[in-house]
This record gives sequence, structure tokens and C-alpha cells, in this order.
Amino acid sequence: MEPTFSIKDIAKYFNLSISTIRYYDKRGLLPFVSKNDAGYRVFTRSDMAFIKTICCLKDTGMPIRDIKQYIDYCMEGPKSIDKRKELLLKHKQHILMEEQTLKKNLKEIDQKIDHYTSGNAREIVASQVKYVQQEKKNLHLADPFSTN
Amino acid sequence: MEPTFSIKDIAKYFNLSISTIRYYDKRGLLPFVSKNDAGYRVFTRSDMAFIKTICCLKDTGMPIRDIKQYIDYCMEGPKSIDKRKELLLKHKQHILMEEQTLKKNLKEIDQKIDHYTSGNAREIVASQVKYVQQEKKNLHLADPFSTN
DNA sequence: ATAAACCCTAAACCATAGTTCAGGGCAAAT
DNA sequence: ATTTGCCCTGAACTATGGTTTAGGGTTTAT
Repeated sequence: MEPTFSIKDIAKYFNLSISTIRYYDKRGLLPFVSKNDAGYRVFTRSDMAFIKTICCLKDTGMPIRDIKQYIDYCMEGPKSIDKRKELLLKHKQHILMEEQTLKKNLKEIDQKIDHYTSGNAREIVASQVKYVQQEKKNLHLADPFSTN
Repeated sequence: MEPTFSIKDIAKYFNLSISTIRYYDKRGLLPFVSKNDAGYRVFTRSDMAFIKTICCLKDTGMPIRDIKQYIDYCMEGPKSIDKRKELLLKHKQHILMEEQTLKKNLKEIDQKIDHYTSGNAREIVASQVKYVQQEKKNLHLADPFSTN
């Protein structure tokens, strides 16, 4: 007989909290999970495959609403293939944009790190401070720098 | 005289809402922004440079609390260079991990897209459905698939 | 047969990151 | 001078994604 798993097993395996799993179930993400006579959730291997997909979508920033939509499509069988694909393609675009944003911003952060690392970091920073102070002074605005 | 900008200008330029800017100010992210006699915020070029950094950190997922910490360090002048660098290096690690997660999950999603795209997608999906149904049946659990 | 470890639901609660609203001043054009 | 468009604050409200608590069954080991 195939093995089954408790909510605790699944929580540990996917590094989710038990309450998160129950919350996902409440939000309709786990329509495939059965319950035994005592009302306990009984997870199977194929349930785990679905949950893996849910985690993958969640970890790439898909909102729960959309994950539910995808799972609902899955429960409809082969007739929803086109809709599933469309949903995943849209999400892929989102991921690619995220990656670009991350890459661009990482460059900016790396520049700042470099310049804090350079031998004359203190001079660079001091001159930035002076520039800001001069600009504020010219405009008769307050000097924002801590004076201690 | 250097130009100054209204909150509306800044909102448009950084694609933030006016209320988000006011919210950031309330959270302590904009200690460098002055106000005129009427109590209106007056933004300068150097303020914009700070805000650019704030957006960069925000867009890479840094919580507001930590952005405030960074800005506070900046307002301390050159003496906080090491702390700023440490904070950014930690954040860089976070970004790199995010990138890895995204890349790994994108692979998984691409696989699903591929398999929904393949000529025998219907057969693949149908056989997955059958596998799940068989597993559930063997364990005397409910069939989760819509039967319409 | 009873304690310890699990499981359940419902409902309240929390954190984060904003948005909206009420009430009111300032500024620019007519 | 008054309308229109901006700006302000404080406080309430929202959305998202959970976590915690209360109250109560189940299962397992002793």
C-alpha cells in the first residue's frame, strides 16, 4: 500500500508551519487532500507533488488567489490545459521582470558597497555630505545631518 | 538657484503614490526632506538621490525598518561607513539567494509549460490524473477531480 | 485507563505596507 | 476675492499572508 503522511510530516518536508498548511487548505489551495474518519488530513505522494507546485508558485511571488486558480484548473483535468499554460506563461513573465529588477538594483547596491570599500571612502562620503549641505544652504533649507 | 520639487513631482518621477511618500516620511525614511514655511515638503536633487536608494532597497525586498536603519546611518556621516557596508553586504546575500530561488523555480515552471505545450499534453495530463485517482482509490480516499 | 502527543475548527489576532478620509490651510489663476 | 488645485496631519481602513488561542476530539504508549 502507498504511504500516507500527516500534516506534521508535510509541514516538516516542505518547511511550512502546520498552521500555514491549514490556512492554505482554508484558502482552497488543497482541494485534493482527503480526510480520514476522524477528520484528520491524509496526504499522499501525489498530494505532495501538488504541494511542491504550490510552493514553487508561492516562492516566486504568485498571490494565493492565482495559485488557487491554477490548482482549480488542475482539478478540472485535461480540458484546462490551455488556461494553465496561459497562467504559467503570464507568471513566467512576472518572474523574468523580477529577475531584471533584482539584477539592476544589485548593480546599484554593488556600486555603493564598492565605494564604501574603497580606500578613500571617508573622503567620498564626506564630500557627498558637503554637497548636500551646500545645496540645502543655497536653498535656505535645514541641514539634515546629525551634528554629533 | 538649484531647482526644488513638490511631493507630486517626486511621486511622478519615482512612480510612487503621494501617500506612499508621506507614509515613508512618517516611518522615518525621509529625515533629509525639509519643509517650507507653509509646512509643505520641499525636495531637492540630493533628496532624490536618497529616494532613489530607498526605492532600490525597497524593490529588492528590504523591509522599511532596515531601510530606515540605512538612511539613519547615512545621516550620521562618514563614521557609519562600516555599518552601512555591513548592512548592504547582508542585503546583497539576500538578493543573491532570491535570485537563486527564482532561477530554480523558473526551471520547474518552464518544465510545466513545456509539457503543457507538447503535442501529447492531453495524454500526459490524463495519465497524471489516472495515477492520482489510482493512488487515492488504493488508499480508499476520495477522488479529487471534478467529474464534469 | 490515562497521559502525552496529535489532530480538528473557528475566530481572534498580528505584521507589513500601504490607502483613504475628514478637516483644514496655502497658492495661482480668473 | 473666490474658485481650483495643491499641500498638510491624524486616524481609520484595507489587503495579504499568515499565527495564535480556545475548546475539543483521537491515537499511542505505558
